[in-house]
Amino acid sequence: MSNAAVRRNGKTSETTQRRARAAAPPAHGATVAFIVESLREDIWAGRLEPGSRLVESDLTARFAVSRGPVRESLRRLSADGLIEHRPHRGAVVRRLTEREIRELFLIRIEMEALAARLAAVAEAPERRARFAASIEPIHSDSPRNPCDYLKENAAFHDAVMALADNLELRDLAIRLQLPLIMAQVGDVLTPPVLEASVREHRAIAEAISARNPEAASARMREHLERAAAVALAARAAGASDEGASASIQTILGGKRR
Amino acid sequence: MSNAAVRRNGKTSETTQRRARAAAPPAHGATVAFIVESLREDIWAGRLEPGSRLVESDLTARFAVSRGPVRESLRRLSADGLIEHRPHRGAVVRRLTEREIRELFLIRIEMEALAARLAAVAEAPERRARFAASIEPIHSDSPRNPCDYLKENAAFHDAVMALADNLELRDLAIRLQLPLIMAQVGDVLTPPVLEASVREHRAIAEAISARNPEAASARMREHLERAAAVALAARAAGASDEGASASIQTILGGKRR
DNA sequence: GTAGGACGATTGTAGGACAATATCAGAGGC
DNA sequence: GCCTCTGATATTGTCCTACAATCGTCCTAC
Repeated sequence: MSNAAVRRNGKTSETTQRRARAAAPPAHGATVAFIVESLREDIWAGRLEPGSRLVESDLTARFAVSRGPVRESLRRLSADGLIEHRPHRGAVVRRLTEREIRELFLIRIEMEALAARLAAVAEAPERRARFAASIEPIHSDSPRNPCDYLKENAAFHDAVMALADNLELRDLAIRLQLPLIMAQVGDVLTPPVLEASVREHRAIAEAISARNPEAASARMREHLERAAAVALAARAAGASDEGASASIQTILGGKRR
Repeated sequence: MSNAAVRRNGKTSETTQRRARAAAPPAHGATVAFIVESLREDIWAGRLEPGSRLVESDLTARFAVSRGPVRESLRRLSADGLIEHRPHRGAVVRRLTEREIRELFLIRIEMEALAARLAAVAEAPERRARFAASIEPIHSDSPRNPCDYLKENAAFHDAVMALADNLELRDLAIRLQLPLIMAQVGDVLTPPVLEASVREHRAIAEAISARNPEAASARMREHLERAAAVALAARAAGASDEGASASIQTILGGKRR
């Protein structure tokens, strides 16, 4: 399309290459991974809002690849639950329903409680050292903005997973849409909320360092139960937005072409 | 699909169409789903052993479709963890390592314990009725062969999930490779093992019917801890099988094709 | 006997074509 | 005036062909 043609028949017009992503286009065999990562970041960062359509032809243009890799990428994102795929209607960035958020948190609580327990009883010294290093930022007392916090939060939970050393579990955690939820929550992260969350992180880290599995798991549970409440509140707020002034958003920007 | 060719240029050897699956080839848009299901069943049933290669060109021949849908199907199976995809080397049916089995069971225990708890507190009468109906078979006293048992087992666990009414959880359970594990375990299902398992199912069902979440969850845990031990034993046996005395079990009954 | 290179098998990607389906807008009927 | 049916349009689903990249293997040369 548009430039597929350009790229080829031209002498690979340099212009085309300088497109969308500044990042170097990947080597053969890495195309799909590259597209998936690009889109995933766009979604997590909110650059692609829930409900945004992902049209194959647009993506072939944006990434200057053929439909094959694009379709493959979409399929993969769909498998991860980041987008929804409706037959003959294309893919859209998934918007979690309240029910889905509730269900996902119920699951996440169990998974992360397990991870905290495993982390607390982990012995491997070098993993414990890596853990300590990874969570360093949570001990900072400087105030955080929501974006900083989201990164710190993701890093913290991933560090726990890493220490727990259960590859399948870590893998599953990614599928549990925490980044998606977080991206859809953003607004509610007021300073008091952030501070409370950071304190909870410290308490969890402490229990893990103290090799106390029960405390680690219990504190993780509390932490996530609170997080679930925040997320649901955020969604409710967002929902009312859509309820009342659906018109505006839909018409203005959002919906489809 | 069996008809792509037919559909398009009229004659296209009927022979080609009469291949592998007798099942009716699907309508437009269902091709991928059809292939995925076919392969999934083959894997679950053991017709495709772990390690079997899945070569695209073979599959295009078998299903009489082009590479597009085949590749998409493989991707989907890969996302489900049923096959492994090595760059430029193709896909093979996944063989779980001992570590993976251990990790997956750790996770499954938490998930299903949660499901049992949720099921026990579920109120919806019609779902409870459906649950009771679905698990009916576990009350039979007639002896079971391993194949019957596997079906009954799958139905039982799925019934609990259904009663728990957490769609995400149910979805995740499928991704947790229980069928894969079961398929790779088959051989160790001796009558005493089966009977013990059935008894445990009854105990769980009883706790759920009695609306006792703690008991339901605890019994589910015990059940799966025992199952994990069986699975690990089976894998160990299987491993030695391949090494030294493949003979006995394999020849007697068990293995697959 | 090992290092290196040629070859074959298979996957990764491109590009073009057409069929099938969903969406939307306008024509016609009530 | 509102509803329904129909056609136009946009997009996806699938096929096909071709070529580049890569992995494995076998074969040769030293």
